[in-house]
Amino acid sequence: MDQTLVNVNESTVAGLGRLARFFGFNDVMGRLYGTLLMSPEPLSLDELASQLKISKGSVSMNMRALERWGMAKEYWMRGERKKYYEAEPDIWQVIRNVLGGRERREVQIALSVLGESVEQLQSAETTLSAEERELAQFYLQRIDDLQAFFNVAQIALETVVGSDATLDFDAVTTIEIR
Amino acid sequence: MDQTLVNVNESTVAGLGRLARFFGFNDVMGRLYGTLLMSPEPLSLDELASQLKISKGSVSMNMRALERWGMAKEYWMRGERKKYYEAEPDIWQVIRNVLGGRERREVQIALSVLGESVEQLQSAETTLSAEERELAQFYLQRIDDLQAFFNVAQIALETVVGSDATLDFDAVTTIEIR
DNA sequence: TTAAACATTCAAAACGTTTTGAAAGAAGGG
DNA sequence: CCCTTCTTTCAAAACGTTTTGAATGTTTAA
Repeated sequence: MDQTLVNVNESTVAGLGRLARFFGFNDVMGRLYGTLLMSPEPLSLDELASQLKISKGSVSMNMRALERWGMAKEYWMRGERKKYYEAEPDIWQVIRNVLGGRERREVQIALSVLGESVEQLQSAETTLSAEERELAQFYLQRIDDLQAFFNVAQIALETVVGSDATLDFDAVTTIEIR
Repeated sequence: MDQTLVNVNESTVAGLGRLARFFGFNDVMGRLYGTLLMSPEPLSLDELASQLKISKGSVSMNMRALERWGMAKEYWMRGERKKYYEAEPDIWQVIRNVLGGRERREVQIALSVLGESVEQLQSAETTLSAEERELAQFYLQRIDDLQAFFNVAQIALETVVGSDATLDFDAVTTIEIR
C-alpha cells in the first residue's frame, strides 16, 4: 500500500482521536470512528482491533458507545457471521447527535439549578439580616450573569441541533448573532 | 450565616466545577473561579484553601492557571502581605479568552493537517495504481467533509471571539447561520 | 540582616480511567 | 443439539491525573 495513503489515513485517524478527547470522549472512540470513516468498506471488530492495535474487548465496548451516539452503525454482511460496522458519514449528523444529547442536557441542568437558586434567594429574603440581604443581592447579580451565558449557549445549541440542512462552507459564510 | 446563602453559593461553585470539566479543565479550577465569583471581596490563598477544603499547594498552582487564562487576577491589599485574588467578573471575557486560546488553536491545527493531506494526495496521484487512486479519491471526499466542519467551527469561533460586545439574553434573541 | 509570614514547588500517594485478556455468552451451520 | 466462531463482560492491571504536604523560595517589616 502506498505510503502517502497510509500517512493520510493515520493522521486523520489520530486527528479524530484528538477531536474526540476534546469533546470529552475517550480517544479510542474517535480513532475507531476515524478508521471506519476512512474505510470504503465496513470493518469487522477483528479488523478494527488489529488496525488500531487494541484489544477486542475494548473495540467491542467502544463500538457500542459509538452506536449509542449514532456515530456508527452495524452493517449486515450476508454469508458472514461477523459483525461489521460502518461510520455515520454525515459529520453534521454526528455533531447534532452529540450536541443534542449531552451538551443540551448540561445546559438544561445548569439553567434549572440557577433558576432554583434565584427562587430560593427570593423566598428567603424576608428572613435575612441586612448584611445577608446585601450578599443575596450580590449573588442574584452574579447568577443573572451566568444565566445570560447559559441562555445564549442554549440558543446557539438549538440553532445547530435544530438545523436540518447539512451545513457546509459554501453555504455558510456568515454566522450572525444579534 | 443563612443556610440558603450557603446552599446557593455551594451549588453555584459545584456547577462551575462541572462546567470547567466540561471545557476540559480540572474541576478545582472551576470551583476556585466560582468561589471568587461568589465573593464580594477578594480572597487570599488560605481562604480559598479552607473554603474548598483543599491544600494550599493545589490552590497556588490552580490559581496561577486561572490567571494565565485571564479568569482571575491578583488584587493588592495594602498593608497585607498576603496575595489576594478576584474573579474576572465578565463571563463573556472569560469565554473569549478560552475559545480564543485553546479552541482556536485546535481548529487551526486540524485545518492545516487536513490541508497537508490534500496536498500530499494530489501530488502522489501519478504514482498510484488504479486501485490506490480510487482510494485516494475516497479519502479526498472524506477529508473535504471534515474540512467543511472545521471551517464552520472556525467561523463560529471567530464570531464569538471577535465580538467585542458583552452578549446577553435580551440582546441576543437570534443566532442565524446562513 | 534576620525572623516571620506567606507562596511555590515537586515527589510521592491517592485516586480515577482505560485497557487487557480470560471466561462466559450468543448465534449460526451442519 | 453440538461445535465453531464470534461477541460481550468484567475483574485485575496498567496507566494517567490530581492532590497532598514537607521542603524550599520569596517578601516584608523591623
